[in-house]
Amino acid sequence: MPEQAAPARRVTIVDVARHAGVSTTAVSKVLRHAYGASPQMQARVRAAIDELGYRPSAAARGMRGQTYTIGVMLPDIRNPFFADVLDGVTDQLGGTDYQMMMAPCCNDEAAEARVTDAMIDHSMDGLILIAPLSSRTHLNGIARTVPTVVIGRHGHSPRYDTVTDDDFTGAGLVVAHLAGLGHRRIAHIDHLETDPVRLTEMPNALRADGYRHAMRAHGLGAEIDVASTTYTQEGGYLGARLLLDRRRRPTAIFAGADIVAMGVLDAMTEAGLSAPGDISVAGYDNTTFAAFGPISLTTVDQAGRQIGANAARLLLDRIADRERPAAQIKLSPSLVTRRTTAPPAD
Amino acid sequence: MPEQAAPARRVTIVDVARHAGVSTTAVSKVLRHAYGASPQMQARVRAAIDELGYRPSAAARGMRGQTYTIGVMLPDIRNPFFADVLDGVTDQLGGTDYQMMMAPCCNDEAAEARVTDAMIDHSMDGLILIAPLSSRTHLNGIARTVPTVVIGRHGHSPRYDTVTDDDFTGAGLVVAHLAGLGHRRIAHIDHLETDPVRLTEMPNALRADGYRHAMRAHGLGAEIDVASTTYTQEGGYLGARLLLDRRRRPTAIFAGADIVAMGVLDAMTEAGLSAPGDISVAGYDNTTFAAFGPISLTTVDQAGRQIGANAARLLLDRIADRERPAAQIKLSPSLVTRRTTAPPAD
DNA sequence: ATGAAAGCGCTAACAA
DNA sequence: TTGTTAGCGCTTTCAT
Repeated sequence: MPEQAAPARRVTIVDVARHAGVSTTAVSKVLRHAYGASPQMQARVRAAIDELGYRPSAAARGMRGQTYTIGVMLPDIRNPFFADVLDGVTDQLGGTDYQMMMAPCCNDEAAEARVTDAMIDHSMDGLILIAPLSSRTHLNGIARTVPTVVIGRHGHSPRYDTVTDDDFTGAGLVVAHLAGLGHRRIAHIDHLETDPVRLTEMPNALRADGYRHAMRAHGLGAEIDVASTTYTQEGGYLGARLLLDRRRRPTAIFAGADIVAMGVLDAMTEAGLSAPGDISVAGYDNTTFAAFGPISLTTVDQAGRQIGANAARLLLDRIADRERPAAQIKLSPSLVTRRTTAPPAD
Repeated sequence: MPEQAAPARRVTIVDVARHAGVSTTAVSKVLRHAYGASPQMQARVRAAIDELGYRPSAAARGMRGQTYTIGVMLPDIRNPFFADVLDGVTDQLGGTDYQMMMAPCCNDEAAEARVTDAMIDHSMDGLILIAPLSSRTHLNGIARTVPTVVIGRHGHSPRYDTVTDDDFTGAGLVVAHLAGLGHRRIAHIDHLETDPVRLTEMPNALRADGYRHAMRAHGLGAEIDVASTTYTQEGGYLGARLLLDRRRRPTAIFAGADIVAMGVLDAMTEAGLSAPGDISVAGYDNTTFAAFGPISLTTVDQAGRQIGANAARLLLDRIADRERPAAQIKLSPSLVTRRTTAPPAD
């Protein structure tokens, strides 16, 4: 008797077929809920599957048909907003045969391509890409290969569906709120963007545009002040440092994302300042920590969970019908007023 | 001419072989860095691969050999500690041919099994499981099927490697710190655990044990007070509500995880209390937000990044040699003192 | 060092 | 409705 039991051979569709006394085709049909299996057949096959504890190999299925797996690419696992999106995807996938796999990413086109390539190489049935950086051409190439839904990126493509928040309007809500409180020197921290296409499509660019547009609309065009860093806590910290060093300090800072606002509050604490006493601070995303008592951040709710659920629904639709025309879903943001914003002191 | 270009057939190993004028076996050898390909052969094959833009299908590879993919199961994507662990895994995988895929999980054995099953079904080469709930038997079963490294779970198995933090000692550091400041009524919020095996293996249980042991060691056995909820922000909030309602309120609260401490601070803010003025608060994990200025949480650093890097290294070792004896790596935690702890007011 | 051929577990096309 | 058969794209013997 061997010291260590050999890793028992995996149960295959052949084992199930033999055990049930039917063909492998029959088993396959039952697995795929496909047409052409009588109720009796289905019952026998299901019984055999249960008795043997059979699970189909996704690798083998991927070579001919579907893997019943979708891939989700996240730009930054530290940004809690994406957890909300994932919850929405999970909700929508519940009750289907689909599994989800994720890969964290980067701020880098090459790394992004590595992630999407890996998902395609694994024969995933569909991809959800959250705020991808890649060129339109590259995204179209991905979408030609595999059903794809892009979250957060404006600009239509006939190849892939999109789900976005109306970032332009959302930024306007923040400016209107701050201007309404009496602020004039309202600064913005955004995620540095130079690519001309991304300047028209990425959420960060649209928020910055919305900020500028709203500032002008409120007669504050001369006060426009943008610090460009990144949508990370570190970026917020660095951006705030820049803004705090201005000869005329802003009285309010609109951070392009809640995680950025965290960095702003960090820098302010370090400088002995507080919000809203010294400077009002607003974020974007309404992540869980924005509601967190000691922070209580004014922010824009963009309903991450709904975004994720919509994306998953569109993806399943597209997997079912690849020729369906591309859809664009744009959700409306709303302002959530909390304790980090107040009228200016001076 | 077709309106919509057909999704171009994927380049296969046969195309590469034909283009290079060699056999598919030769191409396969080059792909796998296997023995038996002359330098000239390697050069020709690589050139063909580049010219054709070939990438092997992980699905097809999985049917015979390896997929060069490892799966990481996360218990909770909202807990930022796990981002540190993932960074460590990513570090270690850089420069290898291995890709990482993740799946978020749950607080539920059935869902956990679904995730590990999916990873096995995808023929992943190895699994990293972070603080899994499953029974020893089940974990051993997984490890018999695929190389596995378990993070955070104490208790040895001959089948899988483990990487843990010395949670028992870490909890003791917190109690010693608080007792040293003069606190006597030091309460703890833990993650409710009833399973007898998990009570000896899970990080949360060991932290609670370490807390109790240290309390007794400091002559505070009579003051032991544990609120059992979950390791989430919500759990911290609920736990704090329980503790704040005690007839004799604690003067210090040791939350079993930083994310729990967030909930505690939330509840305190709601009750008009602050830390450390009214109650001292400590966490565990030293996540990025613990260093965050407005919070500045005293906590225990368990070096998540190193945990992840060690786990990935052990996993690659085990993939290379499945018969190697199982290893256990235990890292030592250290206390990070910040502004949420101070001597008691009374 | 190189290549021919078998086969991994499934699904799809086809026949019965 | 059911079963037979031929691959999918790789890796792995096993010849040469």
